[in-house]
Amino acid sequence: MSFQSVVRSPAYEQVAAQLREAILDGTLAAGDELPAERELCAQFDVSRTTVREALRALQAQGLAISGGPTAPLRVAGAESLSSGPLRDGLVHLLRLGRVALADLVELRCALEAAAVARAADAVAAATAADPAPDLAEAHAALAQMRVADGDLDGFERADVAFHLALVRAAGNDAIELVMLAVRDSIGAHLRDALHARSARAASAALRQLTAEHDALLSAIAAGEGETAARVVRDHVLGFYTAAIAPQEAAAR
Amino acid sequence: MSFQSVVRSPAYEQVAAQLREAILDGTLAAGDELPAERELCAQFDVSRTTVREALRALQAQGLAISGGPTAPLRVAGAESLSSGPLRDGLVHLLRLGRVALADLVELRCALEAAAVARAADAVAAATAADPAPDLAEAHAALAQMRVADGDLDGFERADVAFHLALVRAAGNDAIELVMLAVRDSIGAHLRDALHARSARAASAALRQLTAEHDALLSAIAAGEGETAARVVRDHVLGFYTAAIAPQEAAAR
DNA sequence: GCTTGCCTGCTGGTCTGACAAGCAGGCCGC
DNA sequence: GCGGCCTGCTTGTCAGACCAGCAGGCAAGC
Repeated sequence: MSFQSVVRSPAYEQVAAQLREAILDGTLAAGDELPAERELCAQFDVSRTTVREALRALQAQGLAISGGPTAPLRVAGAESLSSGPLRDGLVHLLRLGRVALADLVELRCALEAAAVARAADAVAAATAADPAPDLAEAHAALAQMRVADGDLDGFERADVAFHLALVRAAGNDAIELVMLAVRDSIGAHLRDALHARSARAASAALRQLTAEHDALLSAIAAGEGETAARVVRDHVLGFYTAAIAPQEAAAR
Repeated sequence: MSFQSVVRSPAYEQVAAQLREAILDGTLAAGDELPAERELCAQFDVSRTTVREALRALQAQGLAISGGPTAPLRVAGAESLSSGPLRDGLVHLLRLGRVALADLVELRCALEAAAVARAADAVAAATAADPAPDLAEAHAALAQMRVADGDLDGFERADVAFHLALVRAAGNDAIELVMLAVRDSIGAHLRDALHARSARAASAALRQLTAEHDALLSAIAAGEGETAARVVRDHVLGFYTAAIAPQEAAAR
């Protein structure tokens, strides 16, 4: 015989749960404004304090987003769900797990290799009914990299855009989401590594990186998944071992 | 000339941000109790309302967890972060239809393939100074699977333990953390797929799954990274296409 | 006509002070 | 030693109030 421990859930949690359910099952459609706080107080028969705490929870989960200083909260659509708090959650997880940079880089390799392989395969298997993924974004980013000679910030923006475009081209939202979070977590290290170099060395490094990007995009456009995966692996890992790892070692 | 739009952030958000930062950079260690609400009021010089809203946000993000009805919040560790709100976030995404289950499965394939490949490589490259990863956990889980004939719940527990042991053997914390979150959110679907089968069919399926696990573990123990990656890919993807995809199609 | 300014009514954001319920610790009488 | 009680903390909740900001209507002035 075993008794179950009594479960006590605070009122704000119950309010949040009901609202959450309404959002998830579509009773409250994306973009809709939630009822005003005082209105919710009346409907749930609780005080405004309670309602507000529930709303803060929903907001933190990304199910509702602020509609401005004096406007009611709006129901979030799926897009803001993946871009905002969920991504933050992954970043927090990685930060809180005190994950080593090398592990993050390896994860990024695995993700990006899978993404470009899938993108390339999609190109190879494209038909009229199922067109190839759009690589225009990636091409544009690559072009920006070429003209960003010496402009580290501009190059970095283009680099981010390039890799993001590739992952997006793979069409896997889950991989894209994790990829974004990983990049966020690695981002600061990458920046430091680039900025730490002399202008001349940096310029040479940028040219090499651009060349690698070029080869990668060509492989994808040609539908060569295996090649693309190998190139991106070498690219990411190469940059890490060449630029970041020595710095880390020196920092110790 | 371009002016930047004025950014106004509410007090509760600033409070939350500061607490979040303190948690993430370790100033507040996992398991610690946060200061009492009234204490925080004094430190931030805001009212209790504001503090409480900030705490609700942190709680919803999983960075702090309730320490009981009358106890202060406690700082969450990485493990509770991945199992709780992050998983919920992924589930919400699935429910809102933004991320297809197939995408998550593909992500899992990529992660797990990378992990087992690395584990196998570590086995192959093992030396006295750098011993091979410990596969005992995985062996134990596999043994449990063999004896769990027909016991779906037991099998599932063993399955989770097995895959988790493999990822852990790879020694990459980043992959492990993301893997946990992904598996948790796929978990429910896996369970449904297994339980939906008749006892006889399930028993056959379990035997096949066990055999696949066996082959996988052998490949890792033999240090054959490529083989292991291929096997795990087929294993995960195979189960999905065989068991889950048809159900999804039928549900529409 | 159009603009400008004001006024009103709504919103969220914040504060204050209060109370109940529950837990932990000490203290006391037995 | 042990049950019972009392005190002081905590969170959870409430009611009521105020401010700042936005939107809309409306009237005065060009």
